[in-house]
Amino acid sequence: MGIIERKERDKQEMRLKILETAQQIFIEEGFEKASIRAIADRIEYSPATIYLYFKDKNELFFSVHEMGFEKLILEMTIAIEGITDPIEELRARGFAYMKFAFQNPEMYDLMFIQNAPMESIKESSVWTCGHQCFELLCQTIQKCIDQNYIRFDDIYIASMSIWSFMHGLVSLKIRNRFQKFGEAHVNELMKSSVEQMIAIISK
Amino acid sequence: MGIIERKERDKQEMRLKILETAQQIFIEEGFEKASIRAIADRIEYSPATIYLYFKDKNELFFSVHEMGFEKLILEMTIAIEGITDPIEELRARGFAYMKFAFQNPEMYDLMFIQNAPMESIKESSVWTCGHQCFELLCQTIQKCIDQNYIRFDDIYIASMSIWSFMHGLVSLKIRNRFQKFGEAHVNELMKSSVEQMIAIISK
DNA sequence: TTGTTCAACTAAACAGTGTTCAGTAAATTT
DNA sequence: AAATTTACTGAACACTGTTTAGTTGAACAA
Repeated sequence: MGIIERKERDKQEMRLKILETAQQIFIEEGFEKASIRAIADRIEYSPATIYLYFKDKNELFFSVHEMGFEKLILEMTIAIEGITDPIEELRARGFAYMKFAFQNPEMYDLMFIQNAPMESIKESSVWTCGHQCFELLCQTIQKCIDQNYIRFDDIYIASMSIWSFMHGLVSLKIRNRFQKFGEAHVNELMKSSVEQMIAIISK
Repeated sequence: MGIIERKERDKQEMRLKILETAQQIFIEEGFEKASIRAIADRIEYSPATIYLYFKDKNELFFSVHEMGFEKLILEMTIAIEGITDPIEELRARGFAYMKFAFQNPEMYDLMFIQNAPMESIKESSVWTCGHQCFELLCQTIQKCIDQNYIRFDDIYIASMSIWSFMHGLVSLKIRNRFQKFGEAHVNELMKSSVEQMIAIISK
C-alpha cells in the first residue's frame, strides 16, 4: 500500500515548496516583506494552509535559517581544503564567514540577528545548527592552541572572542552603523580589520 | 506677547511627554510592544496626535535612541575620570560600554541593532550621536597608539576592530546566540573575553 | 462684542500584519 | 454506497502604522 508513502512524500514536497518560496521572497525583499500572505500568494494557496505545515512564522523561519546554516557550514568546510597551517585555516574560515555575510546579507541577518528563529526554540529546544557552525571554529582554534600559534589558552574564550569580533564587524555593517566610513570603503576597511586582528592574535 | 512662547513651550513639553512615554514602554516591554497606539493610550491622546510631533515611528524612535546615546556617552565619560594609563582607560571604556548593554538591553538593541533609527536618517542625514560616541573610543585609542601601548598603528582600523569586538559580544548575547554557554555563565565568560582581548592587543 | 482665522486634536478609515476556526470538497477506507 | 478522514480555504479576530476630513476652542481683528 504505497498510498500513505505517497501522501508522506506529497506532504514533504509541500513543506519544501513553502520553505523555498519563503527563502526566495525574503532573500529578494527582506524579512519584513516576507509575510505569510506574500508566501501563500506566490505558491497559490491560502495563508491558512501554511499553518498546516508550520506552527507559526517563527518556526517557518527557523527552518529557513537552517538552510542558511547548511550553506554556511559547507562554505566554511570547503574554504579550508588543502590548508595545513592552523593560522591560515583560521584566516580562510574568517574570510569565508565574511564572504557569506556579504553575499547573503538577508540570510546572515536571519541567522545571527533576527529574533524570529530563536523565539521558536525558546526554552527546552537547542540551537543545533548554530552550535555545529561554532564547532567548526572551535576545531580550528584548537589546532592553533595545540601548535602554540595563537595568544589564547582557552578554546571557548578564544572562539567566543573571534566569533564576536567577526559578527560585530558584519552586523554593524548590515545594520548600517558603519555609515561614517562610506559604502565605498567600508568593505576594504573590514577586510583590513580582520587581517590586522589575525596578525595581532598570532604569535 | 508671551503667547507664542508659551505655545512653543507647550509644544516642547508635549514632545518630551511622548518621548518619555515611548522610552518607558519600550524599556519595560520591548520595541515590538511599543506601538503608537500603546504610547497614545498611556498619554491619553489619540494615535494621530503623535504624528503632529513626529513624522513617523522611525523618527520617534530615532529621538528615543538619541536619549540612550546621551546616557551612554555620559557613562563612558565618567568611567575614565582619574585614569591616566591609556590601556586602563580603554578597559574602563570597554566595561562601561558592556555595563550599559547589560543594564539597558532594550536601549542598546535600539541604538545598535534595530533598523528603525537608521531608517529615519537614510540618505542625506548623519548619525551624529553614533559618531560622537565612536569619537570617545577613538580618543582613547589615539592615546594608546601615541604612547605605543597597543598593537595597532591605524586609529580607525583599531577603533573599528575594538568596537566590533565589543558589539559582537553584546549583540550575540542580547539576540540569544550564546544559548550554548548558559544564562548563568555567559556574563562571566564575556568579561573574561574582554579582559583577554585587552591583554592580547596590549604591548 | 462679534466674526474670523488658526492651531490642536481626534474619529474613522485604509491597508497591512499573524493567526484561528468553522465549513467544504475530495480522496480514502469500510 | 456510505462513512470517515484529510487537505484546504473564506472569513473573521485582533493587532499594526498611517492618513484624512472634520470638530472644537483659543487667539486675533473689527
